[in-house]
Amino acid sequence: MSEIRLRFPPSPTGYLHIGGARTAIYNWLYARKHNGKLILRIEDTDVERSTKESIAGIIDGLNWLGIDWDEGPYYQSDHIKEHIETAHKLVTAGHAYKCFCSKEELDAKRQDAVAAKKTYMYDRTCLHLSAAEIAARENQGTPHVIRFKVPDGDGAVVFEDKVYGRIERKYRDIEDFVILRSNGTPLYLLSNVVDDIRDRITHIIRGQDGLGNTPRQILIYEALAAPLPVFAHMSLTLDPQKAKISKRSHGEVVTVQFYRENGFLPWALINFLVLLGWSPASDQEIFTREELVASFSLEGMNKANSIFNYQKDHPKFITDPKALSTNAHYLQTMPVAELIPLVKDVLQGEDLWDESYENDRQAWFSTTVDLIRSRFHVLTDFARAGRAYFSDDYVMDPKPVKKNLAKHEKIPEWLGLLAQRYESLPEFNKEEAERVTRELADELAIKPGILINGTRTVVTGQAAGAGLFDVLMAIGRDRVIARLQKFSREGLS
RNA sequence: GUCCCCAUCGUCUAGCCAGGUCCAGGACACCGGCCUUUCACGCCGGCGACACGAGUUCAAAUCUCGUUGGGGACGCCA
Repeated sequence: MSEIRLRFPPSPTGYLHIGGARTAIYNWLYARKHNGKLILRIEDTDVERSTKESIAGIIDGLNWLGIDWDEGPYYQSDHIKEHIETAHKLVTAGHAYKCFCSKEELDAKRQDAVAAKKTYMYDRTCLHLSAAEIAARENQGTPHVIRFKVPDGDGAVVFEDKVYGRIERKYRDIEDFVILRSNGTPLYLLSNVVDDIRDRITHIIRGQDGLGNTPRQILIYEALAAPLPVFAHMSLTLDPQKAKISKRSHGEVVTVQFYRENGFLPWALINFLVLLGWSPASDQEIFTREELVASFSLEGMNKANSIFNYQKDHPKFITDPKALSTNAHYLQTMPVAELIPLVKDVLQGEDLWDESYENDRQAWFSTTVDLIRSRFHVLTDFARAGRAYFSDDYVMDPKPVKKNLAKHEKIPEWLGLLAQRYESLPEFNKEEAERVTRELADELAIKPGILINGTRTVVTGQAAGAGLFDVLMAIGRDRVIARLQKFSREGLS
């Protein structure tokens, strides 16, 4: 039997939009699940925007996400000739006609209609032109477009959308749309269909905003006597105000690149996006790749639009909280061995990487990453909140300073004493460190928590962290003592 | 203005097609509590929704109609 073939057809914009990524994910999952092929086709007919760089941006995004394709990238611009020929063929076959109405004339008619609150639709002036009239105008050099001739009568285009069910659109509600510009170049509606036919696309999964195009495109398929693909339109993802999410109004958060730069794991982003408008027949929310491919089905697509819950300038959430939470889940539970290369990237980016982490200090590095990750949400936390583990050049967060240090006047002195105790320990291990810490607190008649939290603040700069004595082992005796002594000398100056 | 689509907690959603087991389940967020040297995790608990109105039915979140609300499409953009 014929194979299942899907496509992802982005237009080059320089970045991959999360809505586009979501579309790509569904097409990809469907192809993988049904042993089909995914074709990447760049719709680059808008030459202005289609630079090498803007195409690379899209491909980078897909690569980072791990969405792979089987054919392509193909370029729509390579087939313009075919699109044009098809338009002429449609004219010859009587499915389309030349229209000599000027843009100005049509704009005027449209404006009149709008002003009169009437529906505007092309009035078919040129449909009724005789062969002689057409020839005359062509001889005069009057420019013309080619319009598709929508069938007459009471009929309708009817199709079964895999998500929305039966969709019907009456012929009389469809305008004779332009398929070829007066400069001879083809329009999207035509090019897209011609490409899909040539690429033998069997399933089209696209945004619900394409639903309005579908009846017109089906008309083209029919006029070309080409087999119809299966259509599945997916709900849109909107912002909390129910507006389309766009880079222009929301900024970088709508780009896949943003998530890479902000320490997301690609799979976590996919996991989050796939659940926006789709759900399995269970309560499962975390999936391996295999599980997702296995459970994906168009049946689970939600017809209602979903909302990308992003609040601009939120103090705590840089993006949808659920996306963050999904990412934190993976970050905290994935095998450390898989996490380490990702942490390496982040540390290298901040100049915090040391070759020894891969050699003699490998075990230490692994233990430390595992120790500190339980408080982290994104990879970049390793270079920020986790900075003190990899560098002596870190700053103390004002909050714990206020809470754990500033409140106690004598704490520089106390921590100095603590450093001495650590120094004189025959062996610096968790148990011994804890024992002498509590012993000192006892002697000073203060709560151990004061010493413990003070030490954490000085040594890591952070309010949150793992159990202090694990922290001390990770940072190491020498660095702990040095940091405590420095604080003892300099205080909060 | 015309056409198309949609409607369950703040958000993502299950349930709807094959009406009763749903005074509606899960997740995120939020709020309490437990644990604890901090924070987080974890655990326990709380808050919180079937848009509205009719109809069908013994019975409606589920079926029908209407209202309202929302989204999308109506380009010589893609």
